Amino acid sequence: MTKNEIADVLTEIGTLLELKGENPFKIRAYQTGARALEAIEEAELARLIAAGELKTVKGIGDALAQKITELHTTGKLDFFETLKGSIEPGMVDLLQISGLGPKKIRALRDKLSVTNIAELTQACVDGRVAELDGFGAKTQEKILAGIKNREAYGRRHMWWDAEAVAAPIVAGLRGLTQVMRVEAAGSLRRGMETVGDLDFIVSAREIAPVVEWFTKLPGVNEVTAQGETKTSVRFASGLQADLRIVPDEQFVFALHHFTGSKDHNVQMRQRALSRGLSLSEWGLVPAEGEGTAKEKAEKAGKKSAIQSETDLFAALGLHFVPPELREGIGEIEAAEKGELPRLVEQVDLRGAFHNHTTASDGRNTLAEMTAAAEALGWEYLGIADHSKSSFQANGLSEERLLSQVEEIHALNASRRFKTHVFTGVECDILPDGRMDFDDAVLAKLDYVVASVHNVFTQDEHVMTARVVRAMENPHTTMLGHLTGRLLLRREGYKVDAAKVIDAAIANNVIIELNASPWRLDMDWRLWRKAAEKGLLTSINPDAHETAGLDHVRAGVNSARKGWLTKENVFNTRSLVAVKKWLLL
DNA sequence: GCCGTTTTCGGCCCGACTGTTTTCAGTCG
Repeated sequence: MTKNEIADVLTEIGTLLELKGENPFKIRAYQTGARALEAIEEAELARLIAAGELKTVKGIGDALAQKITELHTTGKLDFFETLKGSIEPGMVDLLQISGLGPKKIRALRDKLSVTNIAELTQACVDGRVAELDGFGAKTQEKILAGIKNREAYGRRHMWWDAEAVAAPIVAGLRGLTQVMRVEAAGSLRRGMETVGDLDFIVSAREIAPVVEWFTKLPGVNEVTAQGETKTSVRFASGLQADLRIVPDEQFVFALHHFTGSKDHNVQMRQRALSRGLSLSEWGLVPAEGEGTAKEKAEKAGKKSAIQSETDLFAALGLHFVPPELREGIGEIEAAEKGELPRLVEQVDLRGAFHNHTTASDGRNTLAEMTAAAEALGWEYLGIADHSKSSFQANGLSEERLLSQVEEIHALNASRRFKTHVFTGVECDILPDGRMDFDDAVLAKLDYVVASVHNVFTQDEHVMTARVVRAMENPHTTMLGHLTGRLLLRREGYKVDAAKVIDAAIANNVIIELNASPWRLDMDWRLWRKAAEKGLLTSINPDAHETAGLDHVRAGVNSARKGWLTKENVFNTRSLVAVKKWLLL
């Protein structure tokens, strides 16, 4: 079994144990173990298992090491099979229903023999749920609503879409006279590729008018919670948004807390405890003594020296950790040692490769795309339209491609735009790994992006060999979207990322970070190690219209999450340096 | 189930909100 498959098994064990009512810390141990596994490379896992050193990985102890080894070598685990057999298959689905956790689910099964969503629906309709101890009419109603809307409520949203909803809300809150500070927090602030819900942290002089404004936002379907500090609304799209209003003294703590991630917060709190301090959304206070953390924080709040997140990290002996890095995967250790990277920023970008025009399936002409790049202040723009095999995308024949090259040369010669245009192509990688154009054609271009666009169903080793062969072509400059995934819509094709990364480095090929909000491929989780090995990336918008150039914002998020610096990103280089690298 | 510059046992992050209660359990993040 591959490490990701093993990680999935561990996660599923955690879920099943949850339904069994197991010790929550044991459940967490399985979840932690799964994440620890994901952070290891496939080859490294094999080595650790062979050497019997699995236990040296933080979060993996005797029990997990044994189970992982068994899964890796035999592909099976009796413990898992037995566990699965002891729980009705429909029970796992019940956890998806908002408001239902393991305790309630077990009560439903023990008292009403409910083991799946259909039976639960019937029990609610019959009114049997409302009669149970600890349940009532409202709970029954909420469960029915949760069942009906479980798809919309459970759905995640692309970062780009979530940001488009959040930005005007932040601006609106900032415009209220009662409001002092505002930030959007949560996974949106961390730059995750998908976002579950929106979190707004506000400090204000007065609460009621802000809550009033928030609950009356256009598109709000219902107010799902309203308390002293928290108000939640649900938009018609199913997206939920939480507003938290705190006194200004607590703003920093709330912002840090609700930015997360959960893992990052757990580690920060453990660190605080080891220093005799207790950290919560209310403050950083002595762990000992009378009163709740909130009361102590309120007492200490007015004179707190912590005014910014930088101060908060410093109080725990850490350098500032950018939100994108707060995933609990080593950022705190690096922050302690002062070894956090100086992350790439959008202003570092001086151009972008992999952009389309009306010549293939783009919606703007070469001149329009160039004008848009110039408006962004870019020194250069790479045009990479589709090649002939991508007939669904109006791919270019040799003749049309060469005529586009002439057009670009003429445009550059005209000096109509300050932005220099590079001639390129997004050349299909054929199923056997050959390129869609002959070397003689590719040689006439400034650069070549090689991408897989068909026959996605090949075995992993066939697909990997196909991609590697394409990268071995001396004309290949960069590899397009490594897996071809479409977030929330389509899984990527199976490819051995580690092998592709090694081959890219060996062949001096760039792997793009496709910045299309639907793709963000190669995944940010792979970049840190890849860059350490020496892999170079290019943050490519894959723009199909002028507005698409702006998608580099999403790509920069992912690059930052992947710990990438300016030096790791090819399109931060000057026009002169790019030309030199491309041997032009 | 994991982990240990106070520990190999006894902890394990912390709080808000809801609904069903009459002091709190369950869920969520």
